[in-house]
Amino acid sequence: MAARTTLSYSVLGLLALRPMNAYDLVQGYTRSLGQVMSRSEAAIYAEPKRLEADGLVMSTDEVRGRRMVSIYAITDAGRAELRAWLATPTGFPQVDAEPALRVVFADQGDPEHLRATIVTFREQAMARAIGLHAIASEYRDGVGLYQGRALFAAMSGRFVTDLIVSYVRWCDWALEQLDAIDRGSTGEHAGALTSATAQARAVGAFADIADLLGDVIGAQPARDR
Amino acid sequence: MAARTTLSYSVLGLLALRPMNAYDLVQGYTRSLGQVMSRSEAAIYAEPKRLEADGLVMSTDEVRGRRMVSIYAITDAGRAELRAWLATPTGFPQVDAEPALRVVFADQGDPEHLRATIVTFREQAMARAIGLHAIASEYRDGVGLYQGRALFAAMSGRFVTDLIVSYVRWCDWALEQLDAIDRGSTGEHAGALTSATAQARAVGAFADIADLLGDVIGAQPARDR
DNA sequence: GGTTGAGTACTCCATGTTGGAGTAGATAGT
DNA sequence: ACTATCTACTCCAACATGGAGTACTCAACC
Repeated sequence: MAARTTLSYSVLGLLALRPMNAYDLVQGYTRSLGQVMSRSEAAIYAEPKRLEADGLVMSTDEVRGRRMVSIYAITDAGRAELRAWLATPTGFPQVDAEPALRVVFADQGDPEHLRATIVTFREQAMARAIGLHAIASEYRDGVGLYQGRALFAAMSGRFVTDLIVSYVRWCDWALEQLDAIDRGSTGEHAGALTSATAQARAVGAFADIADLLGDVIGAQPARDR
Repeated sequence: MAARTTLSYSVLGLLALRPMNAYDLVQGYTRSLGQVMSRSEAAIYAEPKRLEADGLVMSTDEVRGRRMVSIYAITDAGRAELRAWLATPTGFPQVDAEPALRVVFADQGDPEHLRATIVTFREQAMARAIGLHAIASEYRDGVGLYQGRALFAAMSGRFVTDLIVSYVRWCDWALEQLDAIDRGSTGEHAGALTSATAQARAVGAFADIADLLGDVIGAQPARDR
């Protein structure tokens, strides 16, 4: 029995809702779970086969016209495995933030390209916000359909929402910094990142970071447990 | 010339600061870039070899006691490649949020395990906050050392900070929801997630999500560009 | 002076994951 | 009858993971 990945449990979780074929699994995954844990189509297609080899899932072939479709269903062993996983400690979220990487090395390139990176990032985040907004409204109007799961859907929805909002606010803040150093270095040494303005902004930014984190560290959870 | 990954550019970026060996690369990477784009040790060790094969990096062997150490340095071609990359459009951050996944499927497990997941997540986030706080204070006191790069370091630092803060706040909010449904379902059908409280919370949560996103979507960027 | 333990400097490998290309039947619209 | 889009997958090279393993270096301690 091979080791399970988060993708294994995601697929088990989807199949726990209802049996479906791999194509539907891909659609269901990318529409909902993909928001918090994106995986490629090829990986999702491969997963139920691995699970079947270990008896966590069973497939039945169904005829659709002159074509065969495999329908996967979770087994009791699969449900038990999913249940057991939910009792284990969670891993911390992993981020792969390319925009942040580009910011770190921004001095190796053109200042205009840094601005372009942040503007693009903001546009992408806005596009996500619009998509999420549509989905959230849809869910809100059909809360009853999801039985007990509605609150859990809302909770993970809130998670992504907070992320996206945080991205947009960061972009606005970052663009303000760039504007400030532009204004501070017009004339004699335009674009000079060693300008007094840039240094002052850096000191201020680190102080803000320390304050923000200080608040979080100092603040006890709203309730005891 | 194989395709480059974000790791390729990360390594080029580090070597653009100063030549170093693979071990130092790993240390430097995990301490700073690893916060926004975590990569395994093995992957970081392998990267400079790939880059050398394409002439973006060159290595010289140095004697240290009775052992050989490879020192990697970026070439002009490497600098050009890094510069060119910074001019290309950025990718959107990818998140792999295991806690959010566990929330989605929480109804397949014990309600107590959901609470445990969120508590663990909060603790992990707090640990990160404490670590980041130390690094931020250190940077703040040594801003001058980083010349023009200080503001860029602060910018990506602010990015991770916003993420962590957002995590902690989400945990507190999520725990409040769980407390509310616990209070709302004591007695006759304790733990029933289809309780009126849970449904009402779900509706409220989706409405909040729509509002938050609506603010972001409606709000134009603070300045025109 | 010898041992020990932490740090330095890597390599190897099975398994998982990506992203892009490719195949082919099904369904709907012009 | 034709064409586009959708459904339902497969294949593959390259890259990444995480854990184990190797072996030297250096300072501290007895």
